[in-house]
Amino acid sequence: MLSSDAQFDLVYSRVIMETEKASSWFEDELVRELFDDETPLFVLPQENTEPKSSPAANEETVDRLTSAIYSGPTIGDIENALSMTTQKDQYSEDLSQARISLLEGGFGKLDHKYTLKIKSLGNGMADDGYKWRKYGQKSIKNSPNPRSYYKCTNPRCSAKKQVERSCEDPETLIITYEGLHLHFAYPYFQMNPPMKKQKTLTTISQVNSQPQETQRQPQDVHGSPSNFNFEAPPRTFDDCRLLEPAAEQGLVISPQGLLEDVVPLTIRNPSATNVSSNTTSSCSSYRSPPTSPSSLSWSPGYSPLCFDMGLHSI
DNA sequence: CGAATTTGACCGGCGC
DNA sequence: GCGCCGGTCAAATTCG
Repeated sequence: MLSSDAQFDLVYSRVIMETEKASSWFEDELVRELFDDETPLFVLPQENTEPKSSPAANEETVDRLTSAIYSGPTIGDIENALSMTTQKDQYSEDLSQARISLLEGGFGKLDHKYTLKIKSLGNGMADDGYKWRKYGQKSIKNSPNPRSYYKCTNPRCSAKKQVERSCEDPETLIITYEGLHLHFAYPYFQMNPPMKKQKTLTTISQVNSQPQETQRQPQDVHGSPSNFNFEAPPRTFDDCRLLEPAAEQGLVISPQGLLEDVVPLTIRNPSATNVSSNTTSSCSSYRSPPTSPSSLSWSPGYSPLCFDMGLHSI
């Protein structure tokens, strides 16, 4: 990994840290939700008109939660956080060159594409911690630069991204992310009758304590994702340590018998988010193979402002 | 030799 | 209906 990668990691980790502070209410609310076995956590944003058994008192909370989760942060949130970060950051000279722009008309529910503009800083490398497979490259009309197409190497993940070089500024890469890293949602897929958690998941389950027995209809993993999520690799040292054993084992079997490629380690201790631990690449699981449980997505446990957009090697 | 990438063919959506 | 264009597929090629 090149040094600039770590720098990019750093800036986006800082984005998260700053935005988390602004969303403490949400996080508190979310923690309560995560420990509440009755309140749905995964609710389809356009299909929640028929709450199955949620008490009316919870509906407002659920609405707020799902609204926040599915609407995501605004570009202003991100840019503000990035600005705050780069001003304070010792690497600001380089990091301030990174900028983000939203080109697709906001976080709409129909077309969930998000575009990231990055100064490539010469080496053209950046890394978002996920493994991508290039599946195509096309020359684009009115553009001198071809566009490359990447898919998440996890065969059950629909996440994709497109990378092209800006015609205005050859040093600027335009990365368009589309789709979900749905790994985190596997435990929620209604594949088999609910079962008790296995012991192999004990540690993780204690962290999550999410209502895996819920009978709720899950998101359609094969269909088009109804919301976008940016990828959120583990950022804290604690996260890494929790992930590491599973990564070393290579596999974790979910209660439904699915391989849990992603473990939604979503509840972070805010005090644990120190820069030195969450931005270095000392987290070995961070770079683990695509089938390892290392790839985290924007899971419901993350604050909607946790907009961790790492960069990826081009 | 397996994994990753390249690249031309193919497909579907959209505008005319 | 036709052609253009972006996105995807898959065989061939390259890489480690």
